[in-house]
Amino acid sequence: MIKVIITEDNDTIREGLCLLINASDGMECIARFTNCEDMLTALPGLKPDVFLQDIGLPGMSGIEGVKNIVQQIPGATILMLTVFEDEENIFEALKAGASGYLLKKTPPAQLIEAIKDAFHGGSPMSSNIARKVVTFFKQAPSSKLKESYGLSQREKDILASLAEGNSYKIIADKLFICIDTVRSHIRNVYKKLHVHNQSEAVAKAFKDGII
Amino acid sequence: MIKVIITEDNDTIREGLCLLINASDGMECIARFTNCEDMLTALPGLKPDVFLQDIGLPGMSGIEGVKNIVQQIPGATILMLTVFEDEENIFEALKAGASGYLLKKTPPAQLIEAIKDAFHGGSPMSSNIARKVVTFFKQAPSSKLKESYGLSQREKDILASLAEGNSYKIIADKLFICIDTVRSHIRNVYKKLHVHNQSEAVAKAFKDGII
DNA sequence: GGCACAATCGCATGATCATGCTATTAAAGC
DNA sequence: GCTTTAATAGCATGATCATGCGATTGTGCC
Repeated sequence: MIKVIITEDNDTIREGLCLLINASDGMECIARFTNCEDMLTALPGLKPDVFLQDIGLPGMSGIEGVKNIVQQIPGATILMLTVFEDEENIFEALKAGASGYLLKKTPPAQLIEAIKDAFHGGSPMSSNIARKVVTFFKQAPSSKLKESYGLSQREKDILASLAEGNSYKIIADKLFICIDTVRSHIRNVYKKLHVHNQSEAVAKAFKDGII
Repeated sequence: MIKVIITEDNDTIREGLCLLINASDGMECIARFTNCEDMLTALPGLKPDVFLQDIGLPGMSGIEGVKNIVQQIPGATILMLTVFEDEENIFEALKAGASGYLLKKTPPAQLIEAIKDAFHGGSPMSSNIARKVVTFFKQAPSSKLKESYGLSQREKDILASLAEGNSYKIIADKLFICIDTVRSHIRNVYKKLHVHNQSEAVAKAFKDGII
């Protein structure tokens, strides 16, 4: 039996969830609360497997609640069940330690599946939530929208080679060009990046995702 | 009709997928390839909605393939379909622009659902993949446990100053120490990081999050 | 054709760095 | 008390770099 705890202030939704869970095979709702404070004080006496956690609660927010839960029970399985679809809430909840993130409009059958999934180590997420999480990765490190300061491919190559610790001589040999050409390229890189030595150039290249 | 392109080197799997998709309502496999190179050259003539992309391919890897696809078609919907479950591959694929990530052991019915889901803006992921992605967020802020290679605070300061483009002389003045001391610290940094010049040290510092 | 620009090459010189070896002091650990 | 380590400092030298000035090619654009 998967033992579930619900924290949700809306009476209709809370009781509905409770009924749904108890009506499903293999799981039961062992407790339900209208706010985080009550849930946290009652927690030590309970041995829940999965938390269903609203975000918009009176008093302590659901996300704060998640932080407190993981403090008491590291590795707890927590499913956010909320109306909020904004990235702020999503990422905050996941950072706090939530395992999954479902929207309240999730159909009952799927919700039951999600609880089972989470209990077995999965991370159920509503479709559009998953897309937002994935999109986060695309933006973060691969932001090649940046100007690159107009560096040519050759200049980027040489800059990258520099970051690997190669000297002008080595770079020249690797690229089959003369050392003076390397010098010339790096000189241009410095101009474009507005720097005056290798370290600063490499640092800027990393910060701005050129390398 | 959702138009699907498959890139997969294993004949059995590729043809199986193709049959499965063509047997499903609302989608068809308009092309299939055994490697990325062929796929990319044929791409301009096709108007696919969803890519099914293997990772372990001969020649260009599937992840490199993804990067090339998004260059040609920004916003393309790409589903990774692979045996790799390691975080390296998962995150690289998502960073490159994949919309979803499925394991090859995914049952056919679920695969079809995933294609539809992706087409409609979702990000289908196998359960354990989703968990790994979610876990990434938990670690993210507390990932300051990184080795740092045993650099002392002073050494980190000097390394950071170096990355700002300061010369030994400037660093010495800023920290109110002698230039030979700066030299000495940097010498130790080089030893600890196993590098032999500023650029490599700065690059490593960025890669490993020391700075 | 003319213009801009990337990529190539050359030379010279003062500035800066990498590295070897040594040494002192204070704090931390056993 | 002894050992280790971080932080400080010194010296010397060959290697490497930063920068100024100049030059030739090929490509793409108007």
